Amino acid sequence: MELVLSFTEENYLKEIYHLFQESNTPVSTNAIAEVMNTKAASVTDMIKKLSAKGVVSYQKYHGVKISDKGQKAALQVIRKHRLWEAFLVDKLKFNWDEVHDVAEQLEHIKSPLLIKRLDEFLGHPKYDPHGDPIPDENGEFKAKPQAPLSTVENGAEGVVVSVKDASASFLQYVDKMGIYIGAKIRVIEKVEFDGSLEILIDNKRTVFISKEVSENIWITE
Amino acid sequence: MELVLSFTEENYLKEIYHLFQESNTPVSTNAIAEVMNTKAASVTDMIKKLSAKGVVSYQKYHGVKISDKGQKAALQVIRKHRLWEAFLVDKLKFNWDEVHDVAEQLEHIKSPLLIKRLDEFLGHPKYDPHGDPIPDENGEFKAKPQAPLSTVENGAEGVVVSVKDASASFLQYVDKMGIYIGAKIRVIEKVEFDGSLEILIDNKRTVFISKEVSENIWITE
DNA sequence: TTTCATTTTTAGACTAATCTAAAAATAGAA
DNA sequence: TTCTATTTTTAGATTAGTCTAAAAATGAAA
Repeated sequence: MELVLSFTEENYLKEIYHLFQESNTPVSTNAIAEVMNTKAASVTDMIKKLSAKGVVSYQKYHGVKISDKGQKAALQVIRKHRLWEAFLVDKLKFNWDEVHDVAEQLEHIKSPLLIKRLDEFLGHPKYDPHGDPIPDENGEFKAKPQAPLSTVENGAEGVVVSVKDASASFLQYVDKMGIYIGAKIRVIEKVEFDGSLEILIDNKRTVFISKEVSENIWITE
Repeated sequence: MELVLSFTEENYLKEIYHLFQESNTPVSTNAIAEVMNTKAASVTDMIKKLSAKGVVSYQKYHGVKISDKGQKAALQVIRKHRLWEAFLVDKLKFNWDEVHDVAEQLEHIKSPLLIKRLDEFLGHPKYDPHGDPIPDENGEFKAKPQAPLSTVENGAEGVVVSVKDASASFLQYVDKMGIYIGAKIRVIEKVEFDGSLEILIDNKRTVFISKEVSENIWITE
């Protein structure tokens, strides 16, 4: 019996995977509802379907855990998403703030040959345009050791490795500040009161960023 | 009010466009049901929806005609389908018999920027791998003057311009015969009884093909 | 350990796309 | 012009995914 997931099921599974990665504890119905932009009642229904397909395990009232089978499936969707993002930026000259919505559609195209050839065509890229690792055909990947700017100490220095918010508004703001994957950053001052930061970019420009922004920019440790 | 079509509506509209092109008379419910691999009752329901959106005009019991608005929409779907086919063959090294099913999925991706950039990336191709013309952003295209092998006369000669069946089994057979877009063909003999043909390919090889095959191979006039 | 705000699930309904079976309309033959 | 085979439409169900409102379970505070 081969696993076949609908477009919608794939989207749920992908988000459950991400949420489970973050906490490593069962994911709550409400948490899923929020990221999926839907209602808790809808999530409960979908969880039952995913559970029946064996991609998550589910205890009523106690949240869901993703199964090994589910992880494998989720990682293949994530692989496709990130490969398409790489294609859009490297080959079609998209800006990194333009790729997410299109990749959300492209990731559901079903064709193993397509993904194999796309990967070859791109030269087996290891990271997507936001710095996130691209899982291989077996779901394996390695992320660069990294930490959010919000957690590093005064005077700390590093290179931007990835950005964790894929929204156009965030990425355009990041662009305007002169921040990009590979930029060198030094934390000049961390304001205790609100967690905002003063940072030096590429030894050239000093800017202030909010705590929220600093949580979404990750640098080498 | 902007026209938004579902995945399914786009597929119906595309097929109605093709059927209407062939005959230039109203398209019957059964004809649509056959190409869509569905039942007449389902077609009736869908026709009502398409009619409400103004992409077809519909007279109960007398078939549908596609409207100007519908033609434009259908041609954009066809443009996307053929651009993706060109991409798969030219860039990802697909064989021409491997592209159809994948292009059927890719043609529904919604992103004007993606299609613009893909077109540029491919160098604004005018024809897809099967020899069919690719409509431009305004839906305009020009097919090469052509006729099916089944209608040309004994002794006639021409170059293969397009093939009209996109199935893998047909295209693999065509490959094996040594026929391809651009091949030079001379009709040696046409059998009156069953319409089968003896043809000479590239002045090298003589083969026999059935009437059905000859209807799907089109050459210059 | 009882209470109660919060979370989760259930129940019932809606839309899109599909189906089967039955009814209605059409068109061609007698 | 009437009959009848064929086509088309309608009626009523089904499935996937969603919703609202109400019921049930949880767990933290008193």
